[in-house]
Amino acid sequence: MLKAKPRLDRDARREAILDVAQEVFLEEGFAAASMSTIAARLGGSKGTLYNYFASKDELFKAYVERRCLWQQDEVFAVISGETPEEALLRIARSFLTHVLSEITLRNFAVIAAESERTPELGRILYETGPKQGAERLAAFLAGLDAAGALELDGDPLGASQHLLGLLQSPLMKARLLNAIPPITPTQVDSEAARGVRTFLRAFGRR
Amino acid sequence: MLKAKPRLDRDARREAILDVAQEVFLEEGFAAASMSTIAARLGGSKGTLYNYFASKDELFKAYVERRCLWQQDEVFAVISGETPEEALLRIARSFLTHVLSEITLRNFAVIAAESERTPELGRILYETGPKQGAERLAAFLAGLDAAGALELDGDPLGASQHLLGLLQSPLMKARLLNAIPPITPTQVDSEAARGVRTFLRAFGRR
DNA sequence: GTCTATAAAGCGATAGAC
DNA sequence: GTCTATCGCTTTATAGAC
Repeated sequence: MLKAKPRLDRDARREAILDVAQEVFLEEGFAAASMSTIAARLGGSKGTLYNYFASKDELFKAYVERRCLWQQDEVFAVISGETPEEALLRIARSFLTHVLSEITLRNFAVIAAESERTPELGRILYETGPKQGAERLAAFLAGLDAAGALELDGDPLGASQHLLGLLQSPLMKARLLNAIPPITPTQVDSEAARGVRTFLRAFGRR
Repeated sequence: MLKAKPRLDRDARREAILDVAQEVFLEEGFAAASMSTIAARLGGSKGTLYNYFASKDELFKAYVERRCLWQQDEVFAVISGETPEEALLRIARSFLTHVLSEITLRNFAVIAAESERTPELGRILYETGPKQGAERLAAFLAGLDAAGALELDGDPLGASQHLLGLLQSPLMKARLLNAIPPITPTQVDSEAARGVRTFLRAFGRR
């Protein structure tokens, strides 16, 4: 018997640790979260934690990377036969639902706060999140432009960024500062419609 | 001699403490900042600190309130005889310069992170910052609408929120996450022009 | 590989001399 | 009012039993 418990599932254990770490980081932020809290909620001990991650920093990095992988394909799911306005409305609602969800907002705030100390974390989140989202939306808008439904004047990325700005404008900051209660689906619908309407006034074919 | 050193300048000392506290809070965030660090950089002692502010929380609140007072009248300075587009461009540049400055961004990130624990802080910042700004801009836009320069369809606040969203869209998140270098005046001009152009396409008189 | 126990350092806050 | 010294507590990180 060389190894009594060889390793039932080291990867699963690692995932479980990241699940708990995500909870605690989102609840308390990076600085306030303690390895003791994470270990206690895990049911394990701090020794175990340090076995999987060399330090609190390494644990935090691993958590950010995993979240970025997750949210990559949440917004742009499938695009079937719809009118341009219907498609824009559906994407707008899906985007707002995701971006104003409590977990996404909290994640953003925590990483923004920590990105001063560790810019790498912020870069990872920005490039796999907002940046990629704007580029994918730009590609979709370019298609509508080519089909004659929009007038983008040759700058689909600019129009994409402006649509995203219109959608987030009043609610994003308010929610990031916890100045208003969580967003309801009704509010999402209303803001999506409002944003798309202004977008079409600016970029729709006259 | 009832009071030997009656009080040379208690208020000035309080201001000096808040100056140092602002530095440390912006550099390290709320949780990581320590009263010892603040006292040391002040040149005084922790005892002095606790003489002026009952707790770390009270010190933080006082700092937030002071910052909110400061930035109230920075953006909407004076509005003289300009064309509507010139006025919008000037306000847009002034707004972007303020909102994308390193100190404003860092302040926003720190308070957003802390507002989960203490929503009152976030509420104070939101209501005296973005909310008031949108309302003042709405009042200005309503004037342009009444003068026949814009077509706001009876919702000046909605148009104001959308203009602010257009201006901040691509750069705000990137800077909050420290994913791009500090904004240059050239970038501010370019984004302001881009945002105002889209805004006028949507709300300008046809 | 996982646990208990503990070391070493730092925290917010207080007490008391001056 | 301001300082020095220190209390009580919590933190990260490690050592050693199993």
